[in-house]
Amino acid sequence: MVAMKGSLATQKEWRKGPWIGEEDKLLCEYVSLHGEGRWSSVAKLTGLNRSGKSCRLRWVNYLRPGLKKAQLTPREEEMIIELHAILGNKWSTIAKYLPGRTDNEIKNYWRTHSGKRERSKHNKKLQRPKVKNVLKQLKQKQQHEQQPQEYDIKSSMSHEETENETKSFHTQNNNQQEILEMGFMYPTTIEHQYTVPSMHDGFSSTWQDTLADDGSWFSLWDFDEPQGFSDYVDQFGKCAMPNQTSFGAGGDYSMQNHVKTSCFVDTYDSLFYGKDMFV
DNA sequence: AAAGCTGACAACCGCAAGATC
DNA sequence: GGATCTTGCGGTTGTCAGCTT
Repeated sequence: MVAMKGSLATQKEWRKGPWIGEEDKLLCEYVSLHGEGRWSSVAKLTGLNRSGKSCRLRWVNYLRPGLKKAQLTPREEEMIIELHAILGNKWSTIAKYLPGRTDNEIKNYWRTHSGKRERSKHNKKLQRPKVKNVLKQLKQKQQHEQQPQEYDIKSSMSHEETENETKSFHTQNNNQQEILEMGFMYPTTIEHQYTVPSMHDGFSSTWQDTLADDGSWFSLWDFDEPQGFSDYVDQFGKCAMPNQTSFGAGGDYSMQNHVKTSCFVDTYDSLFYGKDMFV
């Protein structure tokens, strides 16, 4: 109950600072009895001298069941970097992709490590692996695994369409977030998408190096090179199936409206496991 | 041993959006 | 329809432990 606005006389002085065991206990009891929500009632019903806001924060970030207390795994760290490149500082959205992790935790991680990454980026810039090499390996792998029912998106589009879309790609960065959000709407769960091994045989070193490079897959694809991009379209198209509205980490293609949106890290995964999921 | 630095984590603050009165 | 309340989010700050100088 935050007191009536503007009235200092009635303003309640909430306790601040670190929580003690007894407070945690009271809060847990409250949630077990009343469920999450109605945080402003906590103080009234439990005697806990904490604001609703503080209670919610404590519960969400520390007491809630299912939270992972362990350090972030390398894969989780990768995901944070990947997702941040798409979503920016949308910590709560990023957290949705990492079960058991909180937005606060992710935010803290990012802040702590962003400086490191910047330095690393600067130091390694000249060692960046070339997109073409990555794509070459990908092509080889796909040729090896090619299946008869594969459907080639690119061949279903006119040359002009492809050309235009390639040109317009650079103006479509805003779509990345939409696409990622779209991912929730389609049958592939983000968990599947991210738990599918991204380090495939013969590919892992390239991929990891690229990711470690600067944490951004945009550099990986090197969109300044039109050829690199059309290679990508080739590769990605071959993984797609007709009648599939979207796929991948939020999908890079919409089969219905032929809008190419973006190429991002998870596309890599899609290229490999797309077949398993849709064929 | 002490001071300074750094990383990790917890918590607070202001703001905005949605819900309720 | 407007005022107020509640909730959630992102930015920021404070604290502490471990490491370095």
